[in-house]
Amino acid sequence: MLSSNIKVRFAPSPTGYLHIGGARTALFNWLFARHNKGIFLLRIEDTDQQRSTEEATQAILDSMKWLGLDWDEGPNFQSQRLSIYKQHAEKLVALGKAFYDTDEEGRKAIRFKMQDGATEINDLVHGTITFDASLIEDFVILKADGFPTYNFACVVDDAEMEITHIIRGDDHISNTPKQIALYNAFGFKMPEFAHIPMILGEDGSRLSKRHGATSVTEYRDKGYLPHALVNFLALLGWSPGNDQEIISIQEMIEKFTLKRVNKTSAQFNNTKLDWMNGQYIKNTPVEHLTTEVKVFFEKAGIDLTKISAAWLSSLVTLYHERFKTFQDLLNQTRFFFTDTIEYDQAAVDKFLKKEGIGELLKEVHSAISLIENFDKKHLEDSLRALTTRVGVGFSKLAQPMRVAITGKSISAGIFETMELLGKERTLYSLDYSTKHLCEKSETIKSTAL
RNA sequence: GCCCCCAUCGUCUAGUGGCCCAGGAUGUCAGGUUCUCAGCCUGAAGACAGGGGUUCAAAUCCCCUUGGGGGUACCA
Repeated sequence: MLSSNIKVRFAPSPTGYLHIGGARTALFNWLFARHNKGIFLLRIEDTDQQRSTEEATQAILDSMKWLGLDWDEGPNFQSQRLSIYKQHAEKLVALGKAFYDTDEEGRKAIRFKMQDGATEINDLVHGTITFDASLIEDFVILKADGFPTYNFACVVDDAEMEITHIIRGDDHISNTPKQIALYNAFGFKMPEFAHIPMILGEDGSRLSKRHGATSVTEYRDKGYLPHALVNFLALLGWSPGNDQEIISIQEMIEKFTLKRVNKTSAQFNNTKLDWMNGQYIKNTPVEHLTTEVKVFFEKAGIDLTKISAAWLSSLVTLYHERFKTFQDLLNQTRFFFTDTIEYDQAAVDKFLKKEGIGELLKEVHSAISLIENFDKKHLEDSLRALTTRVGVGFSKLAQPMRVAITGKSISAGIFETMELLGKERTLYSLDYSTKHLCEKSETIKSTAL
């Protein structure tokens, strides 16, 4: 399978969940590896003893798996390679390229001696970037606790693990001259660098918790499809070169090149993600969706023990083009699963508290209680006939019925909804509404009498 | 402060000197379909940050300004 010697890595630090910026970096590395039939390595950079946690590591692995970003090597943990870094740091000291340094607090660390001069980065997406090395201070490579610093561990590992292309966020551009200096000090083979643009929050500032959902797991829990998220993320900073928006993973792999990665940071846009997720849902077969819905609903506490697979499948079919996420579907269909309907007050006021509505709903009740086969067709025949008989437009009947039965003024087709709800529940809701919600008409009627 | 990166519709982007009085998507608005909403279909509005150059010709090249982002840690 491996026909190239290309090797890349994704190296997150386990100080929090995998956020979408990190996921996008992982994705580009993965895509690059798959496109070139190279190796994708996962390395956990847990050198910050204070902030690294095992839960974070697990969350990162789970997120990667969920997204389908499988790795060929690793995960490697830097915390398990301490002696390697120590050896390398001491080697640099022996070479006179690093030195022991004690700060005011008495902590003894090893610092790297920066050489003056110009450092050039030949970046695959930015082109040549030049730094003045004299502006960079001698930096710590081995901390007093024996742990390496990021810039040092990164270089030692990338060299030892034979990483050929370093694809990472462009917030690392300013680290690169330090790392290049380290590569040169060791005489390591220089890898290629590709700094990809960052993903910003919807207000254009750096992504943080105040932007709402920023972690991959949150999107999973809100009922997004992993492929939709991947597709959306891929288009943030990369494009296939044509007008295509919906791209399969296979096609992404075929078309992915660093050449088509742009330099400008991108603002995350939930609205477009929602649209894209909706597209993926529409393109996913009902059977598959039903399986996912079942899992999602159960996790959300919906009791499906008395619900048949066929019924759930019908529900998904009815809502197939109407929901954007599983959470969205749950919000829209909750009334199917509860004994007491939550009535939207505005909808009740607008459609039920009007003169004659109570009477009308009673007519509906008696008309459909006669129906033997309680399905869409019979319901429609019966109710269309009713409106003709009473002499009102169908929409004048549909809205009050909708509110009475679903609690809201918005729903899927009313006949299909009634059919799925079943005769008993439909009649009950109608009855309940006429008795408790259509007060105004009742009041008017009683005063008239 | 200093260093570095970036700059096309609100947002994601196409565009690598003439094919662009700038194309697509999303969102918005209008119309159509319709039992509501969504969906779908049709249409509209909407951008080359500003200023200088270079060139017969610039969104595309150069410079300056402005704006945004990143770095400047014994965080990664």
